[in-house]
Amino acid sequence: MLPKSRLGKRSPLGALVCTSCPSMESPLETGSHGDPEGGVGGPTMGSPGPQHLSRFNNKLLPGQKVYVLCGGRECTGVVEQHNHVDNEVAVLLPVLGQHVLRKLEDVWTCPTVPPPPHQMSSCIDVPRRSYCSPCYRSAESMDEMMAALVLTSLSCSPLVPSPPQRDTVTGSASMECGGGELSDSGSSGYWSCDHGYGSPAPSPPITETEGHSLAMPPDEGLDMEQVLFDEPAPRKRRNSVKVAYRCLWPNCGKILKSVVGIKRHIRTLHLGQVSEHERCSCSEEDFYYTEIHQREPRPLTRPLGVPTPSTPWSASPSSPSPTGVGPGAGGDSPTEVSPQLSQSAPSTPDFFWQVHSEHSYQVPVQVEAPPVSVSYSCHCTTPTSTLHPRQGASFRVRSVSVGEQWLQQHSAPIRPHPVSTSPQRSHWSTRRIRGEAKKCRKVYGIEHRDQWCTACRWKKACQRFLD
DNA sequence: CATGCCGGGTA
DNA sequence: TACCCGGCATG
Repeated sequence: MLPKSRLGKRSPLGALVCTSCPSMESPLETGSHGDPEGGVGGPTMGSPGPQHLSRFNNKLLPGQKVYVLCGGRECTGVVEQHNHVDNEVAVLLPVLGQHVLRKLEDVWTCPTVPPPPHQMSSCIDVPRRSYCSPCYRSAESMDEMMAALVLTSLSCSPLVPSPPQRDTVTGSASMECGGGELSDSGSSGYWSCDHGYGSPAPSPPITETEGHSLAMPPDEGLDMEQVLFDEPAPRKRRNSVKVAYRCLWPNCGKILKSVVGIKRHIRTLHLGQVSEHERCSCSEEDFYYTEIHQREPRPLTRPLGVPTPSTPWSASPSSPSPTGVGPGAGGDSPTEVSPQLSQSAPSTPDFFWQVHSEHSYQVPVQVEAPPVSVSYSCHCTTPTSTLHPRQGASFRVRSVSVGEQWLQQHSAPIRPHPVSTSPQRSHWSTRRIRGEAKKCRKVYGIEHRDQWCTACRWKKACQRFLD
């Protein structure tokens, strides 16, 4: 999997190569290869290269992707019409929004590159979905690619006809691809999307990368690596964090403990119907699962101020969660995950602790104690400046109920799960501070228990003498 | 130890 | 839902 055969002179971004894709091994492609990524050395090279159109055939099909010189630079275009009489080609330049007319000899099918005195490689292995340079595409895939190009260039919409859940990801990713990038690179937005990573390492299949670009912050190199090398590399993990992987396929959500397992699951159950040809993208399964983290259970009595989710599964956006697993997610709740990953305020640790410490009955100087039900639900977002250690210490920690576990796990400090939404704060068990007011027991005495309020009789919070 | 009260059980 | 109680935290 390591880039043994990586081409030396390609731009780092352009190293989106993978040597294991069999469909890429085309002995035909000994001509110069393009630089579809629009990397460092790419498209600004001037004159039509050796991939002159007429070398391949003398007929251009409408919709075919071609390259022409426009304003001194090479631009990607789509054939609109090929006039065989005049040998002229009407080319639409989606990037520039222009229609140009070019002689056939001024149109070529591959982006120009530094004219290679020797062929650097006979094959660039790129996952099929990545739509490599047209030089490597068979005729039938050309149409697909052209359609994708047009779509991308014109509307910044996803290139690949894909399952719904991927649409959201790729679609958004495409939105990140500015038109400028497209025009500069002389290639589809697909390739441009990877710029953000700028990693000299071999890039993963595009689909994966795009998933990551959404589900995780761009600087998550570790996660990238893991996907890149397709192995559950022992990553630095915080103490007591287990890792599992959740399937992001719609209506699935299966959780497996190993990458291999989840990949197998995705491959067999979800990608199974995809033809072998289609699955050429070496590890497409990576796109459909997200990483989730489980914290080891800890002692119930924990230091104050240290929120301890009991059994949180938080989606890691590292994998395409997503958002991400989330997520993916996705996020991840990565995430999840989900990933799309909702990272709204209530999921953040800060909020977590605000909620914990701001029940009114814990902050006597702030407001008078409302009825219990109100105090649980209405003061969660009221910031308090009167909080001091004494109050913090007054927060009593009890055994954690199921509801609390749920809540805590969804507001886990690490990588909020994408599906975490509006927790039921009424479940937050904050044993109220013993009030200063006299209670029924004290007022009436134990011998007049019948005069107590019912709550007192039931050993509940007194309802008659509220604090 | 008395008190307050949460969580849970029972009818 | 009403009632009861074990158990825990606090003072």
